[in-house]
Amino acid sequence: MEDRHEAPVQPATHAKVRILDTANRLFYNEGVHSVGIDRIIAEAGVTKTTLYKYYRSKELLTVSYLQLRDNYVRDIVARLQAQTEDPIERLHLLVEAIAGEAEKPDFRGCPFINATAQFSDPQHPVRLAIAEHRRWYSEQVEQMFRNAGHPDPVQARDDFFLARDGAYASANLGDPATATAALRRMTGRLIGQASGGQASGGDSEA
Amino acid sequence: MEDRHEAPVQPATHAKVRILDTANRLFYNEGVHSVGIDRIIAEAGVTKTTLYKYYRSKELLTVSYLQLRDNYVRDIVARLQAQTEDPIERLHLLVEAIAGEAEKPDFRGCPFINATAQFSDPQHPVRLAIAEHRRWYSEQVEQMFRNAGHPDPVQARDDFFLARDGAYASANLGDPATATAALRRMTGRLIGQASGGQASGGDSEA
DNA sequence: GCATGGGCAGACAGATCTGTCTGCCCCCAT
DNA sequence: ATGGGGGCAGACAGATCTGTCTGCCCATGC
Repeated sequence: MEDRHEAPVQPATHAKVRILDTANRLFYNEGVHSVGIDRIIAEAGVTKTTLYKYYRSKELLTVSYLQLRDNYVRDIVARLQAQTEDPIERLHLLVEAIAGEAEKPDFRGCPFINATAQFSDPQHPVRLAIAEHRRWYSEQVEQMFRNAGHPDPVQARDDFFLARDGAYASANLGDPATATAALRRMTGRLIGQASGGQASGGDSEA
Repeated sequence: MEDRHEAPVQPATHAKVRILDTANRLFYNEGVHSVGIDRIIAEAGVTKTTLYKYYRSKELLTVSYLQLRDNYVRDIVARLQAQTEDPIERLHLLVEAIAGEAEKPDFRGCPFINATAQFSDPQHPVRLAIAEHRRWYSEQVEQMFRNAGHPDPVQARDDFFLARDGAYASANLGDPATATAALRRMTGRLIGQASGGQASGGDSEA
């Protein structure tokens, strides 16, 4: 049986969190459209009534799932910003966070890219949540490069995003270590442009 | 052979092609799991019997869809290889083909990356088709860099893939022109490493 | 000790999706 | 002209998915 004596004290963080965590795991691992509500409630140990009480529809649950993912990333960025004031160091930490994520054995690609593949309408709430996440993320990266004194922070931001998206996709479809190695090469060069000041062709690596 | 007795009045054998074309369009635009068989037969102007005669299941139709996409890419590569013997020029043509695709208004991301997001089991026939496509593609790019005399064709291939996957993802989720600009910067640098850094020139292998 | 209320549980309903079955029509050969 | 065959057409069946409805249990207030 289940432990049912843990709930009464805090009803807010009771079944609601369990549902979202389960949805997060299943939606991410198997895809939103491949996972039914029945699977979620079964593995979360709740019933439909409970799920539909907290999340009025699967669509809203999906949006909540992506918002949870969004919060993950925001926490990571906030943490690395608290870790150091040096913008160069922050960029390196961000790259390592991305690489570490992509190398985890249960990595299944970027949840936002994956969700985009499943919701084609750009005006769908899911897509709006994704767009907002990327807008915020883009701003963060650009600001980091700007603070690092990169000569063209906008371009660096675009290159960084290219490398990040590519690393996520390549790590998922191919070999993660290969993908993260390429990610580190690319971002290392970008960050080097910031610290060095002058870009000029050719990365001088060991 | 095939269009021997189907040609006359009704494009009979065209039904098979029409189905695949429609599946291609709908699966690509809206996602495999979001499109039902009913949609496909309606827009292809055929009935279920016809569809299930040529493609025994939706799964096989999905595999056929990805094989069609695979053939697209192979045709592109074959065409640019027929266009010039210069490996550098071939790489540039490949980049432009990728960029041109990503900038098309109906671009919806890489069909293989999108399909991966919807089929989580790596042993699924769909995933096997994807893996085979990427294996082939990877080999082609590596060979191009090798023929171009790049000092590290394997690394260049990995970087190229990172840029390609990133460009597809970024073009789909964000601004295509921004993504392709970053793609051209990255690949231009890679190709420049090949033309500039001549490594033991003159090795011509099969 | 008893009534009350809120959240939990499983059964239920409507819609949709994949895949099948039987009849019909057109084309071709004789 | 006529018989045969193959592909086309829509109805049908089983399964699944989302979302709803009605009891039940436990914690709390008097």
